[in-house]
Amino acid sequence: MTGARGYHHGDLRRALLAAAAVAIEESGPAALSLRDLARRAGVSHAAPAHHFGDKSGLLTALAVEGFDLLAAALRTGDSLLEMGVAYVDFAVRRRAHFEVMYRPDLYRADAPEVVAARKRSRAVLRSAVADLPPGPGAVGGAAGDALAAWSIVHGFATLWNAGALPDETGDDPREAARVVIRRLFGARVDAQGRAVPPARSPRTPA
Amino acid sequence: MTGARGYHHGDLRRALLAAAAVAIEESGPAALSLRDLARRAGVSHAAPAHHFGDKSGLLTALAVEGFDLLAAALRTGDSLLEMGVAYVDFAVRRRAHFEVMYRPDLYRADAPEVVAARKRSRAVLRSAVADLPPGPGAVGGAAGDALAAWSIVHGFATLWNAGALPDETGDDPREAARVVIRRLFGARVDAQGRAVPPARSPRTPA
DNA sequence: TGTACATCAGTGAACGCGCGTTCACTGATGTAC
DNA sequence: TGTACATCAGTGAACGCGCGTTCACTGATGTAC
Repeated sequence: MTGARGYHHGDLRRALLAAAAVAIEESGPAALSLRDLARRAGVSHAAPAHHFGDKSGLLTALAVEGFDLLAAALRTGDSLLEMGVAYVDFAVRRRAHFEVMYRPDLYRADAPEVVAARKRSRAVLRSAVADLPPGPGAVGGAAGDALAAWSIVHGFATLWNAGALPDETGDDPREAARVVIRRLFGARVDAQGRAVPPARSPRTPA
Repeated sequence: MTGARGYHHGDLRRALLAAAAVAIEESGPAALSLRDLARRAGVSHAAPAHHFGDKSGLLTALAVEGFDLLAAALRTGDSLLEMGVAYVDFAVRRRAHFEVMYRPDLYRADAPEVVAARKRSRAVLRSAVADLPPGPGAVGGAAGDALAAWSIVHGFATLWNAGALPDETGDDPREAARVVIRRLFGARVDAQGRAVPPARSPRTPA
């Protein structure tokens, strides 16, 4: 770490990743160009290739970083609910990383570093879901629980980022997510998928 | 409708929209180029501008078509569950439309035709959710129910399309979606978000 | 039934632009002796 | 402490490519009379 301003940048790799995150938040991952990144980092247009080879190399690095940041964010949640909230919060605050991670066509999703990082973040989700007791009519077991939880937070986060949610949703994604995630564990539907009156709950005695 | 092969294409507008859907499924909406579409439709490269002006004009038309197709698909579901399954099925089968619809930065999302079409498809979802009785601990009322249902199907569909789901999920999106959506109405969580034993359900007598 | 004219759909040549990639280079840094 | 050399990071000119856009055009279709 030199911090020098001279011929050598000092930490160009990091600077390019940061610039990429900003650029992606502005115009999406597909519009990303290495020349633009070089401009943002104040470096010649051919410099990025030194560190990442090409665009997919850069996005691969960004995805790895993203999966690790996600795993760390999830670990801050002390319950399944709060872990879901943390997932949404991550998607909103690290929007660029989040977008790239779920676009495997944009990077080398089968690169070993990616596979390892993805596995680490999934393990965190899985371990939290494993504590959940089986629900009524729960076909699919713990895997089904994990899939449902993942789906609901991923969907909410995606819709939030797309600006697709109605105004009444408010402007605090964490709070809104909490309300939604609670729903995953509190209503009922019959075997045909039709709504039925709720069974009595410990908190709402008849 | 002439069907002629001569100077006039006959139904170029439709042909371009169809070509766009194919191109988007191959490489995503951002990579779309009007020249490529013209090539696919067997027409000169300047022809698309006649019908759509520019790329965002074309994507606007595609989004409108998408919202209408979605509303029609949802109407085939005769229960809230099956409506959710239809949502997922739509996302998988009309992948290009689905992707574009939720990228408002790519098209003119505030164009009146878009606003109207979006409103139509939302009304279908809303009306189905309105029948649902309030669940236990259900903060947010019917709007919360709608948001939770929308989130879980949207998330599942997005993860499916991204190829992010584990292999055990199988290869029938409708069946897998059904299992996940059932979860939204069948488990419980306490006020702190921690898992609690399920209350007795009408279908699983103690 | 025929003619004249307006309108519309699609053409093709031309332009300027930003991009990725290549390549010989130069400046800075670290290491061996 | 000094010198020589290898390695690495970043440069800048050059190239070819596909793109969007413009514009004068031409072929086909529909309508008025």
